[in-house]
Amino acid sequence: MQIHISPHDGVPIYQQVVNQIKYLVASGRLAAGEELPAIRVLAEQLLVNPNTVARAYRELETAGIVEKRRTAGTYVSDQGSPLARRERVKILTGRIDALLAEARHMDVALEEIVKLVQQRHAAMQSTRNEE
Amino acid sequence: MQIHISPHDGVPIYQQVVNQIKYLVASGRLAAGEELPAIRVLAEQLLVNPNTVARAYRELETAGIVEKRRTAGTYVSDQGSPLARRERVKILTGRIDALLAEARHMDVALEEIVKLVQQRHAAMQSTRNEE
DNA sequence: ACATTTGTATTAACTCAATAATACAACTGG
DNA sequence: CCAGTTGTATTATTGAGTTAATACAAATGT
Repeated sequence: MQIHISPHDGVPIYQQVVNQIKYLVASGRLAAGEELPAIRVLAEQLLVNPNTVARAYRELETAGIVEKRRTAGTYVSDQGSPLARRERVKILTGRIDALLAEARHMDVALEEIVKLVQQRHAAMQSTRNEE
Repeated sequence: MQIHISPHDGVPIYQQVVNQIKYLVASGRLAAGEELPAIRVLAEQLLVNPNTVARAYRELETAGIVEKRRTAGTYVSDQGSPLARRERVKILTGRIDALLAEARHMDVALEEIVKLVQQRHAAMQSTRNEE
């Protein structure tokens, strides 16, 4: 599994792992039911402590992305499951709340936010370069 | 000026000050041109070190909310100015980009994001309790 | 003029999240 | 059955960010 980390990128290593695995799953490069590398294996590959990978896997499990089978390994869970989806929406809702609170502080109207969302989405569609 | 802080609320004191002053300005309770309390005065009122307030004021200046006149005090800047507004929109645009990137990772459609934004905004309108 | 008030700068202490070191517990599967 | 592999738990270290202590610089305004 191709995962690359930047140890001093400001964003925590465990978070980088979470993000990349989320992406691999969302893009279908990691299919439902597929087994992830063992914690120690990925830790050795990334040159980090197993605990760091363990934390990433724990968060992924909480988010409903993977399932851990105690001593049998970690597997990509069924993404279409309502639980997984509900969890995703919950996370996004939190982000949106923060965004709206900030917009209100800045005295920017809801309509404008909606407009910006659509505008930015369109921009991302065309320039498929950076992540 | 009514500012209240919760020293152990997780969110840094200087950030709390920034947020509250932003809110006071956005809501018009601090008018453009009005003078803010001197750094030391507010620091004493809040029982914190002057540096903490100084940092808050510095961030507010960077955000275009206030202007500092070296030895003459700190004043609310003209919020209606296109520059200040452009800056605000720029910040929000960054937030939105991050949100959309995350939504894409999570395989949640744009339409749903727009729906959530409106939904959450409505929710915030009704329950006027928490910030 | 110059005492006072303004914001600024530097350094140190503290706090907390992230990571590592190490040891543990439990199931698999030959 | 038991050696090897899985995830787990506990504690220590590190490092970045926040706050404080203290001293500085500059302009006001009477």
